[in-house]
Amino acid sequence: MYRTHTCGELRISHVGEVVTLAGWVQRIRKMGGMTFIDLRDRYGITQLTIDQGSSHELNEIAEHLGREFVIQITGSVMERSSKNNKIDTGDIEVKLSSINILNKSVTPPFTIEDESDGGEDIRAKFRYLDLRRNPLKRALELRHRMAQEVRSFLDSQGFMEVETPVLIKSTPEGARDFIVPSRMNPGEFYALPQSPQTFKQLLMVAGYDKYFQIVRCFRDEDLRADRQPEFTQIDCEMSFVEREDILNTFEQMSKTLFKNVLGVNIEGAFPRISYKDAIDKYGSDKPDIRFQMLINDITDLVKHSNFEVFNSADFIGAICVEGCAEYTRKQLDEITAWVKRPQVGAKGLVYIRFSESEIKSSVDKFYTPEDLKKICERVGAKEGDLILILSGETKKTKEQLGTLRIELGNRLNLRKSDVYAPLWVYDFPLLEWDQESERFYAMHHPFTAPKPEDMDKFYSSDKEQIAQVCANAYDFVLNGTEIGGGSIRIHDAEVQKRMFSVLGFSDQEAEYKFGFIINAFKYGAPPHGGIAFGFDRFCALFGGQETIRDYIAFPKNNSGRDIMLDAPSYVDESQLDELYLKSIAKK
RNA sequence: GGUUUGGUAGUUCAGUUGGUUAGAAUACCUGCCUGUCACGCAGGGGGUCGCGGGUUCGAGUCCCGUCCAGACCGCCA
Repeated sequence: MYRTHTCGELRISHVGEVVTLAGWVQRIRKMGGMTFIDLRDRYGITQLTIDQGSSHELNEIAEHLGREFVIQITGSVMERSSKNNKIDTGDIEVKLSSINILNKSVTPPFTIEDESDGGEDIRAKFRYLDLRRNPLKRALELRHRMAQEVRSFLDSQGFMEVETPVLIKSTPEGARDFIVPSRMNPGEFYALPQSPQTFKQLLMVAGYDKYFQIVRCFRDEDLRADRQPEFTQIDCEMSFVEREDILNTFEQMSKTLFKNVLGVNIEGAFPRISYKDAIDKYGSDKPDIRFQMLINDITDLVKHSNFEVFNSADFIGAICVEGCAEYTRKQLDEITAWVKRPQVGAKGLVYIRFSESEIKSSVDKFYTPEDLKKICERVGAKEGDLILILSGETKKTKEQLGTLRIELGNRLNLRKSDVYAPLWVYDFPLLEWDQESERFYAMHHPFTAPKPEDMDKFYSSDKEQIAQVCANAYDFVLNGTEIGGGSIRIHDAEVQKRMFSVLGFSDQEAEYKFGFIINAFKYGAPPHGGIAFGFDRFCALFGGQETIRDYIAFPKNNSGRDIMLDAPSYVDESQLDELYLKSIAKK
């Protein structure tokens, strides 16, 4: 037996017991005649002591211990004369009778402490050492807890977990696929799933009316702090349901997670907002509703003057920044420069300071105090508030205001990570027109059902009409992050065919790429719908972080590389040859 | 593909208008220390200033190129 207890287990009640522990040496403090060793494992830290009364042999071994050595010790539990209330085991210590070095360690490249001295890069390279640190351990524990709660909740609701294949067929719609060459089928390729979308729908056809899976998905697109090429979804599908059934079920699931994992009670139903309202008021389809600062349309109020910038704009919008009328010229210039960066892309920024004594703006030349007053009223400004105005093309300007709103929310600390504001966004457009390829793309995916009331438009030959079709789709948004998305699906073979035709596929193309699902729909497909949650993001937000990397045991870096493995890598020519890929062999 | 920030000791960073032997903290090593828990004290070792080129009497510092890392935009049905 390697150990009788863990390093986080011993308490004052164990005093007098002889115990055996195993773990890593966190730190050694030599006091001359006395030595303290902090022994660490997954569960905590226990202090070990050696003094002059201990054997010469013990002192000799302790002399050569280093950080991160793996040792096994035996000793008796003693009450400490000076207690440490910072750790759970702080009332006791173990007076050693023997030490067994199980394995030595070279000096680690960074300190294994809560606040490590290591930077991102070095910690990524030695991920297995980074994972010894408490912050990462807690993140993975949270993830484990979340997964357990999800499984337990969905199981209690009658959902059944079914595994779907990882080697599947490439579908050209949506994100770029990772592809895998097939040795047994020369020149042909599998793709890794971007989501198990078609499989879960086929499971509905098969009659498994409540399915879920915590499943790895793959997308060959550029990374972000909250985007990895392989990521995990909580993928769900239900039959014989309407939107309402799905929203209710997964609102319950979210509330259960909040309660059981965080101890947070979310009262009442989650707010719901239409896509259109989200764009109009928040300039985003994933609004952060932890703070106000809504976008106001002031186009009609400012179009009359000879201020050419506004006159030539399709849309002029304003946000009211509470209590910031005293911003200096320097601060305003800085914000102006910020919105003019290419990432935001605004041409300029107009401000109005609504201070006690006066209303002052950067466009005083063009507008009377009465004009400005009207704007202040429109945006609901009080004395002491600052109003910021952007103008230009309608959708772009709203999005820019949305970006600015989030930035100001960050700067003014209105986006507190321990405040949770979940909501549903619904009624997305079904399709987006792409100028370049001159065709429609599905905004969600091509299996999303149009809303029943828009069926006529969906079958219209007029592009304008088709563009207005609403999807029976919905997103779950938490604190300005899209966590989940889903829809009621098409379950009728004819409607599905129409969808592919609208997307510009010929019958033959549709048959080649998606024939299996159109066929399946001919054999009694039930009405169905579902949702998928980004599990990594869900965990990160529950942990109060923006980046998902710490919630994935072995993540990839910004360039899609695994720094630790140094993957991807070149392979032997013989491997390529087997796959009929020799022509691309390199170096 | 683009914008932007950074790359100096094992690690995290400082390094002035371009000027003597490139510093600090921490980690590491040695010695002292019987109640520490970020122990303390004294001493020591440790540098291809990412890489290549250029300007200059002289480059960590300026210029060009390149590589790597982070954030963002495009992209992500």
